[in-house]
Amino acid sequence: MLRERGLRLTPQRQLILEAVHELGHATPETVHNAVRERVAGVNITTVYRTLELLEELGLVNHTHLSHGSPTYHPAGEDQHVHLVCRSCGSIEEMDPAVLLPVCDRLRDERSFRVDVGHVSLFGVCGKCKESE
Amino acid sequence: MLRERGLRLTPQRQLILEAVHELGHATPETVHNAVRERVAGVNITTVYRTLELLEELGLVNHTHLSHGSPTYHPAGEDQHVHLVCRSCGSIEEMDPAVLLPVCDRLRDERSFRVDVGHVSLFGVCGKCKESE
DNA sequence: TTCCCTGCAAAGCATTTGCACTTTT
DNA sequence: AAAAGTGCAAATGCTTTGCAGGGAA
Repeated sequence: MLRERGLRLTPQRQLILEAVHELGHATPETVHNAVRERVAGVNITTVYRTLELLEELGLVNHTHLSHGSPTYHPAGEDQHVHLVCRSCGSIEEMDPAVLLPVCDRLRDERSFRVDVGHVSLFGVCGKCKESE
Repeated sequence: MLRERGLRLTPQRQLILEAVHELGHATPETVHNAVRERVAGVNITTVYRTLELLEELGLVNHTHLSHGSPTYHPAGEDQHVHLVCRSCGSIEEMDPAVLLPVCDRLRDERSFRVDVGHVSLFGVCGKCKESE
């Protein structure tokens, strides 16, 4: 996959991709920490560059959960919508199929193609609702 | 509204709130520019502080559209979902009613209350799709 | 040799904080 | 006088860029 484009499979890239898979939801910083637990000396710059590359290659996707840092997750198979609790910060996942009717409608009526693997819905989760 | 909390209605606050209403979708920077067209010398720091305050008071809300800057919009009346084109960056608005079935389902099945006025869907708009 | 990658340091932005000064009550 | 608000400059935090060295094709 990398080879086809004349790119190289380096230890760093491998580790970073693995980290994204392990973490499920990973910010650049999270990835950096995870990688450093295994090998010393991997630079945060490389993490940023690699995540960008992996996204170009379609191996990971990213979403913006709340404020600041983008969150990366493995692409493909397990696409999901994120439910982000703005009270406790927890992230649940959801089958994107639930959104299909909406997406179809947007495509037909507004010619807008929703990137379903990239959706985050903000709100309050059950636990936090109780304790309010 | 401000008075009740011992707070003051200053020209800056007034101008900033007006700017948010005029702009519809406003980043701190956009607000700053808009305000400066009218009066010189309003500091960006004040814009940040005021937007935060206005949000606490429930007069504005903010969403995260794509990368970086939060986008503020007037609270209440015209709640809407944002359709963000990741190709050209355009922002369309949509009636949140389209999402109601999904929200109801999430509430019933996962006890998650979606904040409908805070939703952004990313994807590609009609124009960009054509020119791809 | 050429091209790709990485690390390091520096630069860039957006946002926040500390502090002194001004304004309102 | 006390409390609140503002501006300015500095600090912070995250991300990007430029560049030199190292390694694979």
